[in-house]
Amino acid sequence: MRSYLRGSPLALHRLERLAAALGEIAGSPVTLTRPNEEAHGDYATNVALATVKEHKRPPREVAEELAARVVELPEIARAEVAGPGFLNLWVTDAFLSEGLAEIDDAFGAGFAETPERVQVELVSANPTGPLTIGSARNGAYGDAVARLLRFAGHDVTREYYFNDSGGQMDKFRESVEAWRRGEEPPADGYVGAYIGDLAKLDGDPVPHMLREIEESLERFRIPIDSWQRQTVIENEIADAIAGLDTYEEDGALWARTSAYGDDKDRVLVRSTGEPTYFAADAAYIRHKLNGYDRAIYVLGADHHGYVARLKALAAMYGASPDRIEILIYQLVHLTRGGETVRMGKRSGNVVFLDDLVDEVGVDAARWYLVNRGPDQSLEIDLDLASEKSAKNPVYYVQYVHARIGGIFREVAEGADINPVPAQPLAPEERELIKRLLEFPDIVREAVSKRGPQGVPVYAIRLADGFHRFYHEHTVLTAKGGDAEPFRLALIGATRTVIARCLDLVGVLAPDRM
RNA sequence: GCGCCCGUAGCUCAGUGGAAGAGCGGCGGCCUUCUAAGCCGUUGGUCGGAGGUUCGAAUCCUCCCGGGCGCACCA
Repeated sequence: MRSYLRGSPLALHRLERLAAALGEIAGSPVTLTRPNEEAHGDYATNVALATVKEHKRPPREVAEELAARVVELPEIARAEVAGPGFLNLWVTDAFLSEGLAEIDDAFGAGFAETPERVQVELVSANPTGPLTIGSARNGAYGDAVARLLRFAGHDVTREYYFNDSGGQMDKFRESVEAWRRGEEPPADGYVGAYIGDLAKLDGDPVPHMLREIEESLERFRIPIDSWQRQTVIENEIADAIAGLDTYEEDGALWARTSAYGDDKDRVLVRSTGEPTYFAADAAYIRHKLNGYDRAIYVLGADHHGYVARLKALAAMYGASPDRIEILIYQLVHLTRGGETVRMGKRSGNVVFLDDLVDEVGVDAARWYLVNRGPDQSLEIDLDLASEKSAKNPVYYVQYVHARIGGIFREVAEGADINPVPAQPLAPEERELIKRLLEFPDIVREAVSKRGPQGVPVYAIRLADGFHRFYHEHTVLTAKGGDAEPFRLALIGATRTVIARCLDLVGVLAPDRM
């Protein structure tokens, strides 16, 4: 079910205004849905069923009464009652034309009721090696959420947090040093060809590794706005601990997180006097709360145990738990010819993000990674990866953009473009416009659920609508007669919405294919 | 044992209170046309199982079965 009644009353688009007008008549908010079956109208509402308790009358009777009244609206061509009390509606060509006329680059944008400064922390893999496929999903998902939030009107910063000190980084540096001396890597050290590559460069390998990571992310179209070093955060640990609810026991300093929703208390300072990683978490969350209205973590399912303790930290600092969001995505499983492949950076048995991009390309990879919900685990068969890429629906969607680009290359400068049709709309034209008008609600739902998968799913349906229209009708005058100005407006709007869908998931919109 | 996530078409998955869907695969058609990376037809489901709430459940609640991931004074 889709609600067309929420959002800023100042920027209601055509469909929302229709729902509002229907709501006036019904006396309660009206939600419109797009029925799958043609026989159920252009739009349908269950308002008579939803209000059955208030009316204390049979829903069909209420629906019949509404049907008689809503046909008075200029937008409504026909209204029918169906099933237990659904109200099916057919809209006029004029209504669809008005909706089409409203589509521009800002269509569906800027609906955030209170724009916020939002930090999305994503990837944050330690620079002990190149990014792996595991980070690919984190990046594709987190970046899509960031793009959606920005489109909604928020001020979004993508932050990458990395460890630049500590045991793991020491081991990494020692592994490179050992290679330079021609020795075996230390126990539990890092191996792999990339260690040898780093050994050829001078000085600390960490900055080199970071630059390589940044290049991989840029290639994957994830722009990082802020790089946060752990050593900077660690300097704030003492202040951070001072603001927490703590106690000493067994020579260690504990945070009383169990009083704030966590299932147990957590050690901040070990009996050895060393702060734990959790102490850095506390300092970092404090840092985030000071700088942003909302801080979003993007974490793999293997970190879901962190949710309660991070929220507990925020609560101890007196912040609303809503200001901290932890988005969990299920892990990526690798297979090769059906066999599970275990990945480990230390074992050298890894598939890098760059390998995936080399194999299938950025567009196919990002589409594949974001096309399913974050709660759904995901399998990548390395043997089938390139084959799957050729069959990736992303090309079906991009092809819409390329076809429209081809038409506009043939259009003369200053050609007449008019969203008002010169003749009654063809079925394919009506279907395409209705699909376009759904877009704002698709985005709104994707944002509120923090689930970008609705965008690619919608884009495929929109592409369906376009390809059918394209197949059935000719746009340009030589073959299309006086329909050209309207059809140019229609495909122009389609190009705008398709390009937006692709942009929101970090995929290019090509003019030629 | 406890916690989180998942179970929908042959395969990969959308859909989270309103009238069961897509892609791929299978089968059969359509290029003298602004791009056939396209279009059309067809094949395909006890929505893991059992109860419950509701006018209405794939969707919410309880239990069971199956799978993934977690339960550190590691990072």
